Amino acid sequence: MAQRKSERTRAGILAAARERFGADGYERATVRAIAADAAIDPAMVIRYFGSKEKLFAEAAEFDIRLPDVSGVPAAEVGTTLVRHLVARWEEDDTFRVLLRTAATNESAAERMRHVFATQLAPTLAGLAVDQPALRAGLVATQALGFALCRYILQLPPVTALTADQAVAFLAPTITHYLTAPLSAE
Amino acid sequence: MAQRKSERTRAGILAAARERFGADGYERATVRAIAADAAIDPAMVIRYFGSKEKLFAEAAEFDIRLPDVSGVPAAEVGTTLVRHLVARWEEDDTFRVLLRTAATNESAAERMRHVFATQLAPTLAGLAVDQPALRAGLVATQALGFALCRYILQLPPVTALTADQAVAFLAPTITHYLTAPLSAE
DNA sequence: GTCTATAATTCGATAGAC
DNA sequence: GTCTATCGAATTATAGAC
Repeated sequence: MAQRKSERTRAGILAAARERFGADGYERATVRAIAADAAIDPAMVIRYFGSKEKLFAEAAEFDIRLPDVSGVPAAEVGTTLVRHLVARWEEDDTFRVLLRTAATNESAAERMRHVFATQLAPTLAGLAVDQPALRAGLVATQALGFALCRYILQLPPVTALTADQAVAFLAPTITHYLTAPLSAE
Repeated sequence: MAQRKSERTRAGILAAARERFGADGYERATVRAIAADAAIDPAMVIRYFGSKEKLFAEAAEFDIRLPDVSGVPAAEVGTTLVRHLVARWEEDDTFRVLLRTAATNESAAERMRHVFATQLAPTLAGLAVDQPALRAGLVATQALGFALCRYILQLPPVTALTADQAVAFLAPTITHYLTAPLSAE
């Protein structure tokens, strides 16, 4: 019972932390504000997670959960990837937390590079194309740029898109980066 | 003479501020650190600029200085724009200051939207294409995503590119967003 | 487990001597 | 114009009562 309660408290703190970190960034999101959102004492936040930095580390734990595209026809890989990414970002604000914070926090930026290197790049490397690392980098510029403009900067023409429209516009670009001959450009 | 000296001091503070804001973001860049970089007393920073926020406002004053592309053939507009943007970002770190800070500071994000609305969107609107605002938004996702990955997140495959390579890879995408029929996708 | 009280820093900004 | 000294506020984190 006490175990149950503390688990619930912990989860409540994490949820409040994700919201605050995602809305304000690491520096402006205070332990006090997170505690207030979770309806708990600020000292408890430290007690549960040790420090603000460790709390952030857990709140920004992010698994991009890319689907296996090794059996998907080359022409459809781009659409499959983009559809998955957009849906993932729309449903879970953890990625927004990480993206926003990575701009001003080096450890968050390092984590972003880690996600790139361990989750995105290997998936593309399995597609049997040349220069998979470079292609993964180009895919990242478009995918992260969309997320930046939509969720962080909130440029009106980009926020106005439905998820389906976004997929339709971005997929050809991603496909291009995955399939175009690189040396010819 | 006193005028000259104070102008020099002011310029020195601004240069130090751009570097600090660009490296650390708005919150972590302290007036004290900026003053130390400029080899001046922290109180002078406030005396010259009034407050940290006003100092940032001047340090992040950014003119994208887009070239006139109204006479450029449609097929070359993308390359022209991308070449200009990449060169501009490589030479001047003011844009980096703005981009990094916009992630966690609402007034910087608003300024970014303002730059988009007053500098990028009107230029594309002059190209006589349909849905210029939407196209400008799509261009922004790719252009800003490249800047994010190269200057802020520093993803290895993206930082490894030369400026010319970057232009070569991005131009087709920008051209696509400027010329592709939008409803067909 | 929870909260009160507070320690220890650090920040932006100001006052006033020179 | 410049610097010393410092104020007042806010922060993370801790100590200890209950």
